[in-house]
Formats: sequence, structure tokens, C-alpha cells
Amino acid sequence: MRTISIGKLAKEAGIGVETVRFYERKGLLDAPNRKDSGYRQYDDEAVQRLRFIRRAQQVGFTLKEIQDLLALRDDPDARRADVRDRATGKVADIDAKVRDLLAMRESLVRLLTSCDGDGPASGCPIITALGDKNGPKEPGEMT
Amino acid sequence: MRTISIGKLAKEAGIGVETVRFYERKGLLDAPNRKDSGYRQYDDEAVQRLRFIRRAQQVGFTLKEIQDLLALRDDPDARRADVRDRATGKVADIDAKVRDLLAMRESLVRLLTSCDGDGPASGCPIITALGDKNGPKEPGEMT
DNA sequence: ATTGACTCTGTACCAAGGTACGGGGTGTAA
DNA sequence: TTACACCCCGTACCTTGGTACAGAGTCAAT
Repeated sequence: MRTISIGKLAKEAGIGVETVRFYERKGLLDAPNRKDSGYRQYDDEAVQRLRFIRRAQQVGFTLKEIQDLLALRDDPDARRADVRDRATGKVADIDAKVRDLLAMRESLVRLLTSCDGDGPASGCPIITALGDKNGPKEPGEMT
Repeated sequence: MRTISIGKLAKEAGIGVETVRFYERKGLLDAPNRKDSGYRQYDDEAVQRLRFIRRAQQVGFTLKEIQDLLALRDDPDARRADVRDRATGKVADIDAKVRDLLAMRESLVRLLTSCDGDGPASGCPIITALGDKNGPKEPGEMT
């Protein structure tokens, strides 16, 4: 089995050397064997593990959550339902964030429609609405 | 004109005392007059300003951007079009974030449909897809 | 043998938006 | 006057995911 240096590992995983050491400190990557010189020696497992981390990040998991996922992967007693739960929870997280963002967007668009862009900024409806006691969200609208 | 202490100001604006001082350090809030004792003295202007900051945060502006908005508000040469530009830019930022989140969501849902939840986690399609060389996004699907 | 690229450790730093704390002084009301 | 809440300043700390040194040692090719 080939062994590779941290530099090669980083290159194959598409991340930086410092990041590999950072993941080791964080416990996402096991401390590898060392050569007599103290140089870290990795195998292809480590490449896979780093790729896993990268993919999981891409779908929205935090490093802490990824640590859990890796633990599930490596735990013979863990059930697939556990993995599913993480994924469905993450979908819920994403949905919540999207809802928040869309609410912000709504407010902003409403503000934009109130300002034609002419005149000094000081009297701009956007500015005055933000400074308003009741905020930019048309207050007593639902009474 | 009434003057209020930092504690009253914070309470009226719905934030913490430490946060008020933090905003002052950051340049979002002018350094106020002081009593002989060194105590900060605020007026209602400051309450309005803090409320502005809070509203602007709610619609997604960062503190740095809010600083710019406040500068526009207080600059007699600034045009409403400048304010509009910030708001439309922020809408674009939000749209980009939403797109990213929805792409993640898509990937996750695709993974979820591939796993029925039975069996050990080690062979879970979600896990294996994340560890896959090609990532969780069905690679050669669009050839 | 020497050069240049690589690796080691430990620590500090970045963004963003605060929060907490220590050791002091002040304001006010009973 | 004594108690207690409030305020001062400076600094450190928190989260998340890294990045950037410095100073030393190592590896591989020429």
C-alpha cells in the first residue's frame, strides 16, 4: 500500500496542507503514522476521508456534524436511520434559512418599490422606513 | 431635551449595553457627550440610530453596510439612487445565498431518496455517495 | 555537498458580531 | 451612610473554518 505525504494528500483532496493539520487538530482526521523524521504518512483511506468531508460540506454540514457522520460511518452499531436523521435535519435547517432569507427579501423588495430613486438620500423612503419606530414591515396591517 | 444613560439607551433599543459600546468602537454610533463623571449621555437621536441599525440587520445588511447606509443618510449630497443600489445589491446577495441553499437541499433530498433507512450505517447510500470520488451529485448523468 | 522544496511545531491572526470580566468609580434612595 | 445598581476602561473570549507565520529540520535531485 502506498503512503503519501501531507502535501500529496492535500493536493489529492483539493485542500491546503494547513487545513489537513487543522482537521487533525479538530479530530476529523486521525493522527497518522509518522516516519522517523516525524513526517506524517497517509494512505488512500485518508484521501477518501477528506473527500467525504469536502462533499459533506458542499451539502451544508458543519465540521462538527461531519465528525458525527464519520463516527456513524465507522460505528458498526449505527443504523442507516441515524444517517437519514442527520440528512433530514439538515434539510430542515436549510429550509429555515431559506425562509429567513426570503422574508428579508420580501421586506427589501417592499422597500424598493417605495423609493423611485430621485432626490436626496436623507428623505429616501427606504432610509426613513428603516429608522421608523415600527420597522420596515408595515406594522398595523394585520389588525 | 432629555438625556439618557447607556443602560436606558440599550433597553430602549432592545440591545445590550456592551453592544452599544461595541457599536461606538466600530464607528456605527458617534461618541456621545459625557457627564463630568465620564458617563455617556445619549439623546433620542441615538435611540433612532440604534433602531435603524437593528432594522437594517433584520433585512440582511452587515454592520459595515449599515455604516455606509447611515453615511448616505447623513450626507446631503447622497442620492436616493445610492440607497436603492445598496438595497438591490442586497437582494442579489440574498438570491445568491438562496440559490446555494436550494442546490444543497436538492443534493440532500436526492441522497435521502436513495436510502431506505434499513441496515447498518456503514453501507448507507448517503454515506457511500458522500465518500465517492465523484461526490453526491450523480456524475455522468448529463452526457 | 548543496540547493530548493517540503515538513515539523506552536502560535497568532482573519471575518462578524458580539459577550464577559476584572477592578475600579458613581448615583441614588432609604 | 451604606447598600446596590449602574457606569467606566481595557482586554480577553466566543463561534466557524480556516490561513499565516517563524524557526527549525528533512528529502531528493544535481
